[in-house]
Amino acid sequence: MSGGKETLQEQRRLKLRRLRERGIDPYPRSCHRSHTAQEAASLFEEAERSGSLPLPDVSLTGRIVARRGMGKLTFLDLRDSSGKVQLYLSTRNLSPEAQLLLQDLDIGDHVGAQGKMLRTRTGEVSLEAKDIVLLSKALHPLPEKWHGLTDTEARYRQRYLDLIANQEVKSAFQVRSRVIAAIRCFLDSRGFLEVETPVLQSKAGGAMARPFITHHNALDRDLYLRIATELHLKRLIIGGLDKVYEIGRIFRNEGIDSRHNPEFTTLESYQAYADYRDVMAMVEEMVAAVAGDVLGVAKISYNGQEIDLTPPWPRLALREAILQRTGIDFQEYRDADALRAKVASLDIQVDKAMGRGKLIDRLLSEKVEPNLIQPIFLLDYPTELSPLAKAKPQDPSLVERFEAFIGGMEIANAFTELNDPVEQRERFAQQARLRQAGDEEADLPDEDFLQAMEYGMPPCGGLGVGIDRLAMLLTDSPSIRDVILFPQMRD
RNA sequence: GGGCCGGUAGCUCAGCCCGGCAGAGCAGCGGACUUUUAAUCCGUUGGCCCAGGGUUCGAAUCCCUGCCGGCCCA
Repeated sequence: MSGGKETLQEQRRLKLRRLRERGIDPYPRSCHRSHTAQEAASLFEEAERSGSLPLPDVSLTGRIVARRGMGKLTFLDLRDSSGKVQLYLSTRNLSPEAQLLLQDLDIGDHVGAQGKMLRTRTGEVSLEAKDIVLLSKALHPLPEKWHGLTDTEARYRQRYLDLIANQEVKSAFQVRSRVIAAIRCFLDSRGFLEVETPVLQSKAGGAMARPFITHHNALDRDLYLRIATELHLKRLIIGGLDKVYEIGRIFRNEGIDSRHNPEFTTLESYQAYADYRDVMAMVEEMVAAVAGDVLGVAKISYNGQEIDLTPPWPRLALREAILQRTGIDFQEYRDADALRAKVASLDIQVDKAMGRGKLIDRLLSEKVEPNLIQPIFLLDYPTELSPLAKAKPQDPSLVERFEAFIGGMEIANAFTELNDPVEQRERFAQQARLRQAGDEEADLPDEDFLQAMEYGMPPCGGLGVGIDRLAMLLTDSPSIRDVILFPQMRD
């Protein structure tokens, strides 16, 4: 036996060698499983009720997560993706080879066991194993059984350990997966077509953000990772795909914090012959339907607050929302300088590169957004902030755009799409002027997209939804890292 | 970018204020135990105290710089 002076890893490598010397393959090619842990347990309980015991043998597989020795008995907790089942091993039932193997089994190893289900004296449904085989030897110990893995850095960098040690982590990612499935189901049932558009683009447009740059060797030119899917999806609307959507990763070259990861997932959808009011109705229905599908309820708890997602959600003009919270009516400040002074008087940091749109955006994100806990739509945004949205007929300084807020977060952004190619060209020119004035996030003109629009784009309602934030809401997660399996970390 | 907090055994954490042999629980190793389940009992191994510099007779502990992480602010 090993003397215990080696490191834990050395001890396990010694066991590995011993096993090999006895002709046991610690990583065998195949194994047999007849049931999951949960299936075996329910089968047994049903047979107990109906008096049809004993049942035939079952074969279970899983990872050893706990071990309790009791003289000639050994209890192992075996976990598979369905749950946990106890293995009851008695020297009485085991071959000498299996007894020898048992001595070299560690917490973390994968094993297969075969035998009859029974209930122990203390009432635990267990597998009384006649045979046990090693399926995979673990060379590192698992995190501690009681406290689990709490070190946040290790949890993100070694997510597999987080998933093994902290069972609730898995359920958050299951919710995330079901949220996406429920969105697909909702949109598919409404006749939307799911599509995929390029991630690598020669120009990163469609949003106000800085892109990542990469290089294509064969073409010898720089390419950009997309910052939005918008411009390609609208090309498809022009092409006659009347209802399209894409759920996909986008990339923005910005800071990392509890609400931002440089790569994240959005849903964008476009519907011909719809406007932003149609989209608004769809969003509230979709979010409520997704919550219903995934959680079974329309009322959720986020960050200690009860939130009711039941439609309809209130609609409030952005102008009114900002007026209520700050006393500033931005429509009374027609030039940026006057508004800048007013905004600065609220202890909000401003700089000279900020145009009127950016200043209004600051008011929104600083003073309004954090207070929007219950679902609400804010409507009618400054044109300057929305170069791809159609202007309001009565007031060209505003566009038909809304954002949906829940739990103090922006969840969705949508507008009646601008489909006038002449005006679109002018809007890009306006963005170029903002960029020249120092706004590095101003949208970039896209000549190819303009040409597409010149072929005639139908009236259209477009939508963007932050999937990660929706997942945060529905899992009551305070950080985006809790709903992204491998969040970006420094090297 | 700024402020605050953290980094000590495989894991969870003490020790740091007030400098003086590196600690506990779990895991591991050896032993006892034929129905345990955070099993129990006896014994026991295990450390780049994040890194580098400084102060000091002496630094995990005090000072400086850096790295990594978290929270808050911008």
